[in-house]
Amino acid sequence: MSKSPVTPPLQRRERRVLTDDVADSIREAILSGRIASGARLIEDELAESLKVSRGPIRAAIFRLQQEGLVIHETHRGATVARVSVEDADEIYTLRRALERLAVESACLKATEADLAPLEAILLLFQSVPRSSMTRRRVAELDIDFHDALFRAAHHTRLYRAWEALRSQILVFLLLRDGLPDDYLTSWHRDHSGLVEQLRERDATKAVDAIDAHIQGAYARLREQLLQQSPA
Amino acid sequence: MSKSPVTPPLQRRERRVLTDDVADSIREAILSGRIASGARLIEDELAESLKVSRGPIRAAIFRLQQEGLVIHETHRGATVARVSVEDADEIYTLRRALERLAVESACLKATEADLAPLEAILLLFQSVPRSSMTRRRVAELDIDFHDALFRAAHHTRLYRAWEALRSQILVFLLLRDGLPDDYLTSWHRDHSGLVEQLRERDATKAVDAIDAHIQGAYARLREQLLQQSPA
DNA sequence: CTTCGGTCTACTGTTAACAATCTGGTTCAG
DNA sequence: CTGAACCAGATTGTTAACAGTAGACCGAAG
Repeated sequence: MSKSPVTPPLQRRERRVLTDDVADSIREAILSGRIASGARLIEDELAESLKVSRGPIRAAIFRLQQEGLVIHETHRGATVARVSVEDADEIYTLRRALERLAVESACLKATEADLAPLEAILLLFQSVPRSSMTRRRVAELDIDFHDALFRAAHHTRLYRAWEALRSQILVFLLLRDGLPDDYLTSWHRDHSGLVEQLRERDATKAVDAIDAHIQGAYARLREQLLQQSPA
Repeated sequence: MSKSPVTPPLQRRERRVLTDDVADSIREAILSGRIASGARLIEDELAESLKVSRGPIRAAIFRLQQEGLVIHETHRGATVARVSVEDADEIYTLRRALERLAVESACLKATEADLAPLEAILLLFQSVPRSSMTRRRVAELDIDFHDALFRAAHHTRLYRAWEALRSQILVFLLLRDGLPDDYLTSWHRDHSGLVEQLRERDATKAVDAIDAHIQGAYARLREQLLQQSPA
């Protein structure tokens, strides 16, 4: 009782291990563009630059592969995944299926404590002055919101499927070139509407809302991708 | 243009590496019940019994965790996942979402070459005398059929999500105690109907068919689970 | 100039030893 | 008797050295 005065024991604080730090470092390097799309990830190089042996590097690479950021081929090494328009199609069709189930499940199982984080993100979103909203920050808030939604679904396997997609979605959000003026307001409207419907436990309407949201996001993304590379 | 005379490049035959064999061994041991549900997987023990060092064992355990057969906790080791009624609920709701998308995608993208394996499994199913149909064999044919369906969807990320569920579904199929007399015939009817609708590219009907199929399978499973452990 | 064959190097896959952590029992104060 | 503190064994996390493979390079033959 003397160890933790205020914090309740709840679940044992999960130990962080070297592999976790390594995975975070490499993921951040990929997302920030410091390691380019398509570049090779050479275990020895990473091990030296992170001052760690190859063991944790390998484990981290497998994890990043699981997240879809990296492609690993036997005896040929790992490379940073390239994303194409077809990938966007895969990611958003699968995302749509997952989010529909998440909303449906959340309508049944979410407690008030699960919805609080969603509200918190909405408030945070409003409170931050728009001038200081970097693209990265907006993207992360967006991901955080949906992450909280998947948590609220209380569906372990669904959450893990989402984890396998999350970073890839973030990649797309980060390569948006500019956010339309009305994006921030419509973002807030969409998401707060969704929270309201979750609270009313109206599964049908909530699923329709998330469906429209994802479809809209994909339509905008697709348009931009086609503009950027009109191959 | 001169590179590929007759044989299309196909795909390079992917090299098998120790980790693959180890993962297969452990997976088989779990599915066959040789390693009980809830049992600990001790790296040294496995390493010794498989005559391999701990490296590949660890990699295999991570892979099996990804398949949902094993639960790994930092510094505390891995145990064979226990399955409960709630797990069945998670697995089948997620499976339903994935299979719906798979059918939808397959209606758009499947070629005749993709549908052939489905037909082949149906034929095989009919040609094998029912007396020699073990529970294991039936379960594997079932999984194989759906696996071919996911392949036919030509959707890499969807297929990987399916892979994360596949073995867990097999676990449930294997613990069926007895197959009702009419099961084998209705199985064939359901699946061949689905193939027919895929061939007609009728997405709406095909999705409805798979939906009914999964829901039915889940209903039967749920009934049995509740009977077995009426806790 | 192209193609075939062999060598060489850089890299991944594997191993075994070392370090850190957890678990369960034991002791001892209250 | 209860519970906290500690010790010891077992087990995982990490490291560094060894083994094997894939792809590039290069030179010779057609």
